[in-house]
Amino acid sequence: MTASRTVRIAEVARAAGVSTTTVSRVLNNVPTVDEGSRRRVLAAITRLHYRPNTNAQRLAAGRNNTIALVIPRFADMFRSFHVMEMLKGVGTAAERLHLDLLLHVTDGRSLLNVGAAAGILFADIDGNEEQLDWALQQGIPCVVMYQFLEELPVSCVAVDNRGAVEDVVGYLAKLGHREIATITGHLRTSIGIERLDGYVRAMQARQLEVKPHYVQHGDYTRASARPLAKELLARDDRPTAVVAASDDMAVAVIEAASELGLRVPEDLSVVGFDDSPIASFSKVPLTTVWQPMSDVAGRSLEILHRLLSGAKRPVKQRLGTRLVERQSCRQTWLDPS
Amino acid sequence: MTASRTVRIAEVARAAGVSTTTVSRVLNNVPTVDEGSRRRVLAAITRLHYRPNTNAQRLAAGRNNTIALVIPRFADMFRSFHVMEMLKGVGTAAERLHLDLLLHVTDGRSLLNVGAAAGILFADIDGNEEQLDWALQQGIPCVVMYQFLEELPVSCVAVDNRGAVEDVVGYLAKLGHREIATITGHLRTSIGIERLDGYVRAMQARQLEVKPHYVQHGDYTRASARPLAKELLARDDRPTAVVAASDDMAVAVIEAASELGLRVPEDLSVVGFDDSPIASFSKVPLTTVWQPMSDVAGRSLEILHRLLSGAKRPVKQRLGTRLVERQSCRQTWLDPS
DNA sequence: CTGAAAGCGCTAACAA
DNA sequence: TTGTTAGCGCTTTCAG
Repeated sequence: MTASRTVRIAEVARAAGVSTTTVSRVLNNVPTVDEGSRRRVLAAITRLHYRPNTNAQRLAAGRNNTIALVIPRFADMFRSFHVMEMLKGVGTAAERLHLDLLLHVTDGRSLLNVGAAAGILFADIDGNEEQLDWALQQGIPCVVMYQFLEELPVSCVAVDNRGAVEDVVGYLAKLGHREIATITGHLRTSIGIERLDGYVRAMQARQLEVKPHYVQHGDYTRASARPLAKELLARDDRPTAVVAASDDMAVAVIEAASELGLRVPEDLSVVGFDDSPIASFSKVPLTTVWQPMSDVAGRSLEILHRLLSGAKRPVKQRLGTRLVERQSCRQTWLDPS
Repeated sequence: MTASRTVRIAEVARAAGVSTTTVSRVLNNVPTVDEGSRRRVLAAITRLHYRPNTNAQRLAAGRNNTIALVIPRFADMFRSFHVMEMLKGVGTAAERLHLDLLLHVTDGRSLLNVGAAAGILFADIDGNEEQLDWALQQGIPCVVMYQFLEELPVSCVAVDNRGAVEDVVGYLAKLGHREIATITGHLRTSIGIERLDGYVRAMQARQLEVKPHYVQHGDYTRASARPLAKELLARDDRPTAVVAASDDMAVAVIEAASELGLRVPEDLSVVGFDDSPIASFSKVPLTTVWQPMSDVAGRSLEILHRLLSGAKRPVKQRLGTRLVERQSCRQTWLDPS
């Protein structure tokens, strides 16, 4: 346990009675090494507590397997309960692909210092557009997660928000609902737009009328949805079902309904989005949309890996969601009990 | 936007009409550089999209500011809603201290590959003991977060669990409660032990009797607490207040109470721990303990930074908590309404 | 204020 | 199967 100065490969070589090359070979699992030498090298490494200098290794070998993972410091849409899933996804993939992950928690304003990284993984690009532009400009391989960037020549892996909401509307329609309203997310985010678009498409596909007041513009937060829901539900021509673009807003709808004396799901069906903890813990367990957070992350890292290996064409993908049925929806033709 | 081969410092030097040394000086903000040269170098860098090779820089300069952040893949006690806070803390500190964070999401079994890292930050050591032992053995500077390791000669920054629960019991006592029970967390975790210890101490300090059935052994989960709460509350000599070692378990207590016809807080006061989203969204908004997740993380990184700079003595700290009053507790002398 | 030259610790031909 | 010998791209004395 003494404060040992750094051990270098030469010392290991000397201790094992071989050349540094052989030590290097052992280190890199080159098969053509005598079993005896290998054992002596390994022994010396252990005894001396030798740890190769990664920077020297990388410099000499000319490789750089480091990826910067950029996470916005003030995660808005990017709910904290999704972060662990995301980390699990990239973490697992990184291990498998032998990639190092450099963590960057950024406020989006400071310029990105991705010195050591050969590529960048953006976890939610909202507010980080400049950094993305810069990286693209520099020719650094990038992949954006959870956001589908139609125009930009950049790879991205997103959730099929449109399809998800279409499923939701289809589900409600099957339960007999025709008066279906929605509370949207931020319409400055592609996610918000896609979810609204999915709603409109699904309604039109079923010849269901989208009355003007059926589309309320929220921003994902409970606070934003509260008054909107109140207003929506207070009307005579109130909907029988509401699709919210987030679980938080869905909860707000349930609260508003409750205050107006409406029961969920007897008098009103509500669907959320996210499958957040709130969804299962809310007074009325929420029917909502589960997203493949972990898969998006893993897939993204794979694409980035391919980009690093020379692939040039950006790849854009969407992954499917799953409707999680709980207890906030109900068939219209049942007697309220 | 052509596929440009890597630009090296020599090319920048040539383009700017200076030596590589001068370019290096500009890169490293060495003040003794002619303003004209500096500008031309900067211009060349921009024009050529030059990005210095970090590995070469580090090798030549002999420094390594990389820290491995080790996060268990299957976070148990380490609830996902705390992860973002933790990341914020270490991320911010890393930026300030000019440290690179290498992310390692591990299952604890595979050996840690911290090649590039000069130090290690463990986020919750449960299940990673072997990795910690190994690192200590290697003489790699380590800091453990959220866990107070009494015996091991390793730095750690934890939450003052004992004090937190003492505060909780004090709070309940002030509300007039004398029959106070607790549902503990895993007693194989130091956190679980400390919270229980805090409860026992606080009770004894107030001459309050700790009846045998007042201490129920849970494991932080809702499922574990459910039957315990049921049993505890079904007795004739049931407590008037319950301190749970997690919000999940506190919610279980409320559910159990509800099933037994007991109202919270009228007939039973309940306190949780964590200040999780569940706490505020639960049917009865939960009075609970907020923890300085972000501060612990930031502080830990600072200590590690000091260790890297030569400090030898391990540092052990505890940070204070805050009781968040919501609506799950009540004075005993009020009429139930 | 600037440049020449000597490494940083390791890997990878190339020979042996 | 092994060792010799050049570098990898940058920083840093040291002399100008």
